[in-house]
Amino acid sequence: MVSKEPSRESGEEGPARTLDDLAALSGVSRATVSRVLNGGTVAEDTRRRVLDVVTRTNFRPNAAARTLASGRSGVVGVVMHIDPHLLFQDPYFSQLLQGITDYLAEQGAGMMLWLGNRTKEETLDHVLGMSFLDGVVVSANTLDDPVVDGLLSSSLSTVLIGHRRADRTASYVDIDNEQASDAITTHLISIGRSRVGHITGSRGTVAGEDRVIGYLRAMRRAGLNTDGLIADGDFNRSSGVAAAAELLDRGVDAIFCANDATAAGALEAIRGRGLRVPDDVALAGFDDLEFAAHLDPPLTTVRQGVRQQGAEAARALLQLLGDPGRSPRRVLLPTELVIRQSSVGGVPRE
Amino acid sequence: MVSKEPSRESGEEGPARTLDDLAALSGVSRATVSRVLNGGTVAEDTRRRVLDVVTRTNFRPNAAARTLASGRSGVVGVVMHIDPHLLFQDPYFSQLLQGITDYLAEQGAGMMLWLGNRTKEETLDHVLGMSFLDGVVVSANTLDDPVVDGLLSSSLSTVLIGHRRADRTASYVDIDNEQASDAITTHLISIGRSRVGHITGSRGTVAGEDRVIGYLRAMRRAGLNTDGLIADGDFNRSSGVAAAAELLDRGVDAIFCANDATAAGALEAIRGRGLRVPDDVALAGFDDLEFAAHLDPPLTTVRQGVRQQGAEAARALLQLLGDPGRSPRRVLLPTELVIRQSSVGGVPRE
DNA sequence: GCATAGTCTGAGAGCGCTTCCACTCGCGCC
DNA sequence: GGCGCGAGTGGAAGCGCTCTCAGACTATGC
Repeated sequence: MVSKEPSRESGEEGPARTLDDLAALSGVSRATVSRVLNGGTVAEDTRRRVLDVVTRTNFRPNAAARTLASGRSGVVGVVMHIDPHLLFQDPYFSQLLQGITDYLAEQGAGMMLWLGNRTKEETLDHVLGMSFLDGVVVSANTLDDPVVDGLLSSSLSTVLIGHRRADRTASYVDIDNEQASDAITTHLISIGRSRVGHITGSRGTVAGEDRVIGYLRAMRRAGLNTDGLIADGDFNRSSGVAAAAELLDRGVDAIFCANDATAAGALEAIRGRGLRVPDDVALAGFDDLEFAAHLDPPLTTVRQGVRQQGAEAARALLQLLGDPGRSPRRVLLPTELVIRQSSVGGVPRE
Repeated sequence: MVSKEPSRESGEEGPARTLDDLAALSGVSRATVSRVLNGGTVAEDTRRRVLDVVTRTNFRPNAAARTLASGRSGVVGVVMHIDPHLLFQDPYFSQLLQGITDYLAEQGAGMMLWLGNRTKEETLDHVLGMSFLDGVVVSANTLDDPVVDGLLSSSLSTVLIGHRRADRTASYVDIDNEQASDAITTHLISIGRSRVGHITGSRGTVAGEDRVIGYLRAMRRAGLNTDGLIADGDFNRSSGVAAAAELLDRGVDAIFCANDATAAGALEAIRGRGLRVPDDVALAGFDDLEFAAHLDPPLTTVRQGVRQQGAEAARALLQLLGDPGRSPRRVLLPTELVIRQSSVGGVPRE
């Protein structure tokens, strides 16, 4: 917004800072220039003449003026209301962010970012204060996150990530954590394990709770007892070590961990007792992060396309904005059970 | 920018979407309302009356209009023109981003983000297309990054991170890589090592090259030969394994690695040959990432406050914007030599 | 009592763009 | 030959705010 020097690249002529400049330079009215820039109907030679001036002068329309006049900015907000420690520890969020930014950049949309877990008031204030935003993508890891509620009840078009809702008017992109957890638990049962333990993710998080539910559903359906077979973790490796120790004391023959990091910790604990994976204890994780395939033995897990989730969320938001009806977008992305030697030792199926 | 419903919290009365609404509601002129909102001189009771209406109606000024009229948006751009793989692999960038976002949020500034290494044209187009940006913080890892050049020669106020420049008009925040590398190399020499090898970072990156220079300077000053003692790495652990093998073949008694990840790889290689650290080979890294202290033995390294670098860059930009003279900000942040057992085995000094 | 200074306020001119409306053509039609 | 029509264009009214300017009014000094 500050002029240091006129501009350097491209053979220029006049300043051409406004549509009026362009209009004067190309001998048409401002309205016509605007039409050329926005794809209105303009005679072909007029269009060419104007575009020529546009490129020669290296013209860039004023985004604020455009936004003010049109009511659209082409900028969306991305809010990750998440413990900063998790934010960068867990590749999940990085990949999510990457998926979102890539898609938005590809579509020529801008994005503003809010990271971290400030208070609800602060965050909402900042986001809603940027009144020009066309919409917003939100990722929050806890159930009943107040920022999610705040945004949903604001006038801003909102798409949730990983935060599926009963609320019929909310748009979201998510995976079916319950179903996937059910599937991987069922897999462990199908290979003959009956004392399948579960190390949970952080309690109170959407993914954490849903995975517990899926696990319980599978166990119940198989008629297996789950008493004492659930140990709380927090999605971190170290919690996997501790929780696994607990479960091993109770004599499990398989452990399903809420994510891969926890599983890595559990693996360490199992090894520490001189037990073998999968012979003594079968092991499974969730996420299929890069390292999962390189553990020894390679980890059975659930693959979810995190990057894709980000991209889908961005896409859903853009669709929502383009749809005058604003009918909610609700996307449930598929997951894939990846069976490796940590559950079926002899039979590498990767 | 879309109205789904009027608004829900706070006891409202009229819509109050514009300053004129507020003016009508509080019986003053629009100019006065603007003064109240922007801290002009207003009689105390008038101010209170207006503010009362503002809060009652939950008014939010239109950012686009404000930007158009004032020429300032309160939004800065953050461009990380970096290989996406590095971007999230290396905690450096995550922490940098965190430092920037925290500071900006604290100051009430908004930020737009561009990640990844698209082409120069694409990136510049996107960034400069957001013509309302007040300024931009750029982090690029390669020397002569064209995006850096493009932004510097644009009319946008720009602060560089980790990309110190001869260019006397550029603002930047950086650490003194040369000095720090010199210091840690000198440390290795001071504990009696004379065949000190160096595993470089990615060649062509600013940090990589500067660290080589610092290493060479220290060796030269000590009158030590460096022939064959430099092996190229790429900042990744695996390159550390390979490069260390090479150096060990040439009989080094110490290795200074361009970062901690590489050092972890080197440690693995040294161990693989049955050699001891630091008795046979002393080892040093750079960055002091969390894991460095937990290696066995704990790693001697250089601590740099990455988060702080991000915050300082954001702060420098905001200062730059507030300074009518626009005199460049040039900040060189201190580093700290952290000596642990990988170099001085018997004498833990941590 | 009047000039002077100081405090507070309102009118109004933009900021640079989009978009509605009306107008001018050239064309084919009855 | 007059009419309707669609394509192309220009005029002009905003979008909601900031900020200069001048005016109104009060307080002060001589």
